[in-house]
Parts: sequence; C-alpha cells; structure tokens
Amino acid sequence: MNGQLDLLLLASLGAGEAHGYGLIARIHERSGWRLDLQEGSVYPALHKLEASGSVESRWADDDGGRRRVYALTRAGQEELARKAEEWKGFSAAVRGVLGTAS
Amino acid sequence: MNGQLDLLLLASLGAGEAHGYGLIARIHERSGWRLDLQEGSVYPALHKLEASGSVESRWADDDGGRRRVYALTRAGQEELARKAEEWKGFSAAVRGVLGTAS
DNA sequence: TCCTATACCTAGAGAATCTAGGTGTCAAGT
DNA sequence: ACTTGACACCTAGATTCTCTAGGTATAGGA
Repeated sequence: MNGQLDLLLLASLGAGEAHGYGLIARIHERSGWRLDLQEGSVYPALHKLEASGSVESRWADDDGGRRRVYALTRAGQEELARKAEEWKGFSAAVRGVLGTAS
Repeated sequence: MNGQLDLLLLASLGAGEAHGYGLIARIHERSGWRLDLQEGSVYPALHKLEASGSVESRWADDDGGRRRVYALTRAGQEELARKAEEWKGFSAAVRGVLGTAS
C-alpha cells in the first residue's frame, strides 16, 4: 500500500495519454521495475479520478480489442502539481525523521 | 495517511527510548513540523509493534503521571533497517515515475 | 475550583488498496 | 478445431491502515 496511487497515475498521464493496462506498464518501467500495480487497484482509481474531473477518457478500437484511453484534464494537471508538491513535502519530512542528510 | 507510520516510530526510537506522547513531539520536530501524528494512530501502532517484538516497554513513574517508555529491540533495529531500505526503494521509484532527476 | 497540558487508551468509522474472481478479443501452438 | 496465453477491461468484498471521537487520570496555574 502506498497512499500515492493517484499521484503515480496522474504523473504517468502527464507524459501523455494512455490506457489502464499501459499505465501499469509505464509505471512499472519508470519506477525501475519496483512498482507493479494491480489491475484491481488501477481501474477503480482511474474511475475515481475521472469522476473527480482530473482525467477524461475515450474508447479506442485500434487493434481489435477495445481500450479506454485516459488523458489529463486541466484540473488534473493542477491536481498533479499539487500532489507532487505534497509528495515532496512528505518525503522531505520522512527524510528528516530518518536522519538521512541526502 | 502515510503508510509509513511504523517506519517513523521505529526511526524515532532509534534515537533513544521515548514514551508515546514524546514520540509524537519528536516526529513533529524532526519532520520540520510537517508531520503531526494523532494519539489514536500512535498508541495502537506502538502496541502492534510491541506485539510483533520490534519494541519493548516499561512503566516509568518519573514525574507523577505514569508513562510507558518504549525502546527498540534487536529485532526492531533490523526491522527499522529493513523498512528504511524499503522506503528508499519506494521513494526512488516514485521519483522515477515523477521524472524528477534529483 | 476549574481549566489546561500532559499522558494513556479504545471502539468504530472511513478510506485506500488488494484479492479473487469475472468478461472478451486475438494470435500462436498443437 | 481447440487450447493456451497475452492483452484489456471490470467489480465485489476483504483487508489494512489511520483517524475521529470519545474516555480516564494527574499535576499545576489562574
């Protein structure tokens, strides 16, 4: 459990629109193969982000199978910036408690 | 919600034994006044850490009021090292997804 | 005496994520 | 033709974590 799922999804979408399965792969790769999110975590989170207006989706039928492609909205970009700042503050706070100088 | 409460408590106890209320203050200060944990979070977490053998406690009657003073056990030190590594890996993974070079 | 700070505790609620299932397409192997 | 595996989506329910909102008790100051 991370508590940072929304941030990860928004940040990944910041690099360009993608579908759910693709986002899992993107996060997996960009995290250095450390984060391997489950579909059962990602899809509900994307639905929630869409309901809150941070992302929007459209159906694509590119390669046979259906895909729901997500993209950041303007509000989502702001949310991403806000959550990224929150993360910086939080990780700095943890570093402070851990006593690691870096 | 952090997901890092145990790590924060263990790391704080790594600086020396302390009681629950004192740990809250210690974490508050070391985090640069960014983390302000609630008693309702801390006490159950300490009990859980004690049940799992990472910390041990004794009653102290120093200044009138009773205090339960906690200290890291050997197993707790190992758990702390493990969780600190986990945190480093996780925060590096998030940085990777965020695309921040630092 | 009353209020505040210190200090401990717990039950239950709320929220986040995972588990474990389900559906369907398509390509490759047998 | 059939089966298997990869891709792709979805949801209900369980689990886990943390917080809310209460409770108790002592000591000191107004």
